[in-house]
Amino acid sequence: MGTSGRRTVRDLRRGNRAMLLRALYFGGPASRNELSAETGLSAATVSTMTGDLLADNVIVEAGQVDSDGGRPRVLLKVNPAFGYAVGVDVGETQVKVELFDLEMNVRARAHYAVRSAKHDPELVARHILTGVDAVIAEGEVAPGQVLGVGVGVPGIVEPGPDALVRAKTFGWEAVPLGALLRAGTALPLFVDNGAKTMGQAELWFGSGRGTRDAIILLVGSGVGGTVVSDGRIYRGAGKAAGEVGHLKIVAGGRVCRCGARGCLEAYLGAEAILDRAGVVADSADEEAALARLLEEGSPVIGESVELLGVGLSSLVHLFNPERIVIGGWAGLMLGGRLLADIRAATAANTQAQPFQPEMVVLGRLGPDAVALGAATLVIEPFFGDAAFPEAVTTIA
Amino acid sequence: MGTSGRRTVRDLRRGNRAMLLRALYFGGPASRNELSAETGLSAATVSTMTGDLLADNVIVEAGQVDSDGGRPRVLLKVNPAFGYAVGVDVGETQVKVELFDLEMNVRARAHYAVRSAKHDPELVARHILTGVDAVIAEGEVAPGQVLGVGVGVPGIVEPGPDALVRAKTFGWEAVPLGALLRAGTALPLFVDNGAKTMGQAELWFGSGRGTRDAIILLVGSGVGGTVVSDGRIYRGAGKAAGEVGHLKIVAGGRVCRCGARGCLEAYLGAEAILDRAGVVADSADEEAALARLLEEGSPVIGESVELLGVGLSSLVHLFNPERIVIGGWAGLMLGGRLLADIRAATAANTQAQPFQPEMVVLGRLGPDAVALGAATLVIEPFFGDAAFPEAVTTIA
DNA sequence: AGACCATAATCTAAGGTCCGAAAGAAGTCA
DNA sequence: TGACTTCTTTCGGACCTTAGATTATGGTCT
Repeated sequence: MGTSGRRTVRDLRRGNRAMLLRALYFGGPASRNELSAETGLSAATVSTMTGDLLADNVIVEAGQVDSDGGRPRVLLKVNPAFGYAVGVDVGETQVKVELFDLEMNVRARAHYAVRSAKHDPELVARHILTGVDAVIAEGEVAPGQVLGVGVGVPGIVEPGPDALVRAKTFGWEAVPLGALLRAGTALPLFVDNGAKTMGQAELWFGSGRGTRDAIILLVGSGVGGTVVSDGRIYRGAGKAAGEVGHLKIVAGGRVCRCGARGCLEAYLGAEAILDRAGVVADSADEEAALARLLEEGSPVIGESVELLGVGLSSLVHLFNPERIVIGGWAGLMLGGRLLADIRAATAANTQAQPFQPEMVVLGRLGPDAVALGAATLVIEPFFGDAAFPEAVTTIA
Repeated sequence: MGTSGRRTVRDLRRGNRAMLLRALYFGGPASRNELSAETGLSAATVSTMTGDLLADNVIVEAGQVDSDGGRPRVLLKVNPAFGYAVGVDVGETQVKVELFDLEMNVRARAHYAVRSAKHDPELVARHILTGVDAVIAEGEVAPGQVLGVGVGVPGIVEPGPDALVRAKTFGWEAVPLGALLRAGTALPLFVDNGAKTMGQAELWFGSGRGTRDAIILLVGSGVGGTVVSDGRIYRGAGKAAGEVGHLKIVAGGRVCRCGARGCLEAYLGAEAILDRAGVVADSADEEAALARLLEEGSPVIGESVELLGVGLSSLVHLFNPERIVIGGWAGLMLGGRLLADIRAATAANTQAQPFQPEMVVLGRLGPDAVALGAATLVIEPFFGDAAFPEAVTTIA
């Protein structure tokens, strides 16, 4: 329909350069020859292009490998020190800031506790900005080396330079987090929903690795998720797609904190499960309380698994993924013991054709991957078709 | 992640050529100058490219338009007689075959009644093949001019040369419709779910026109649908995505004909609505019976609207579309009177941010658009990046 | 050791693509 | 008729990728 698409011959090069970089980043060290085979580009093109990339210091040599009686291959890899990305996790109880190199090794961390009830936007922004400066200092990185800051927040993020955040759990109605941060730093900023950043982390480095169509469910205190389509996060027209927590599973059912009835999140986050079981626990105790419930074999747990199966079934029919990853601390706790039940509950509601039980797996990165995922937002443009070493300034 | 992407400099041209063709096809007649502005290509490129296209007879001149004191614009348009596409609608009661030119004008039709209960695959295939020959003869088109045959069927179609069809309503377990048809014709074949073909028709020519992210719901005897993402039908990993009918809306609810519980289709198609109202009607009478129910103001209708709202709400949160089109004969019947209620029911379950009530609209093509949509499957590759006048032989 | 083989990386010539600028074409207006 | 406007085509140049030849770097065989 539309009229977008490539144009000139230089876009071609940018695209091929990005493709090469992706192959190198996700496929590990490789020789020029292997890259040629893998990308389909001619050896000549790979040679000139890697020459450029080496000159730009984006990639570096990484040893040699003998070949049966021929010239040894020179391995290449992405230069982890080419640049650094800051990832921020704005959570219920704390703001977590981490500095990563391109290989996603942590170089420095900073945490700031937030008193449970109060999530003053100004304060959160100040914590983030302080944290960014702190990790850059601690990591001993020149500011010019930092490629950007990615921030994972709860709720829905409206795209645009203001990055308006709506998060009921924080009492944020339309907080212009992007604008608040922009006032304090010149670094490129990327703000997105924390469930999505975590999903991207699982996609790139965790259980979603290698898939192009996946669903990553994040079950913590609440329920969030990420839909991956064709290797990228599905965002929809207004960038608000993939709100898995508000998939309806019981028409006219329990009231969700979003105000609607019958949402998955009204039944399935730790908060909802405990509430349904009649257990009173504030957010600090949720983990222990849920563990106890699981230990006791509460019938609410069984129901929860059934309901999760219903929700997953809907997702399978709508998205036809090749893998479903269950993450988040509560998801891992449930799934760790009851994965087989979850698979069975899903299968019971799903036609065999698009679904195999083994496609449901647990997340591998643990619940702390939000910051990691946020940092990937910074790096992602490098693997897209954007002009290269020039930094990105949009807030997505 | 993956390693797909453009390669050579000729792909560039193919892509730009396709873009130009899309602009011309969906944007109506346009001058070279306008095309240049619209596509972003330079005037020089547009000129040479349109030269090629004219030489290939893919486009033709379409009159002139004066310009204030300058050389008049020569309008160009896609040549409707460049080729023809056959669209087939395999329905409950009949097999409908139609021949279209590139502008989607019908050149010939053929219908074959199918006795309600019996849907013998061999017979259906024979009807299709006979129909294809008949419309080609009646339309007075040289067989070489026919670009392919698109077929819309109920159920899930497995991609591949056999095009295995699973359709409970027909009692088709794994009917290799592609193979059956391949035996009788050498034309390129495209087999897909009828709700998807109809969705593509609404997307290209109906109420979905101009949108890039939409959901087209088809409510007839059952419920089907199409999810459009970024201008294309969302198909997922195994091409089985978008099965809107099996979205669950009531955990543990009514048994659906698919075997699971609580599917949208267990509540919402004409069949389900009548069943819930306790009305007995066979498929020929459904339309009148549903109209009567609507006339009487049966409470089941109100409940149906509520449940539709719940389902749409899930879809909005998951896909964040910019438009929702309600089609299918039953959908149009309900929506014709109760659109406002449907919008309200959806809004009640949906957060305001991604949803505006006006995004729910009725289909414009009527219930007979399945064949039209099937024919678009044949034409679609021409607007993609596939090599040009060479025909496509895959079954999608 | 030296000749020969195998594999990797680079160089060179050729074929394509798009663009900008300038020229050409086809009207209008005075 | 000549100046002006607008649309379209032509031409030269900058880039990109490819195929094939060439150079680099090691092993193997006699």
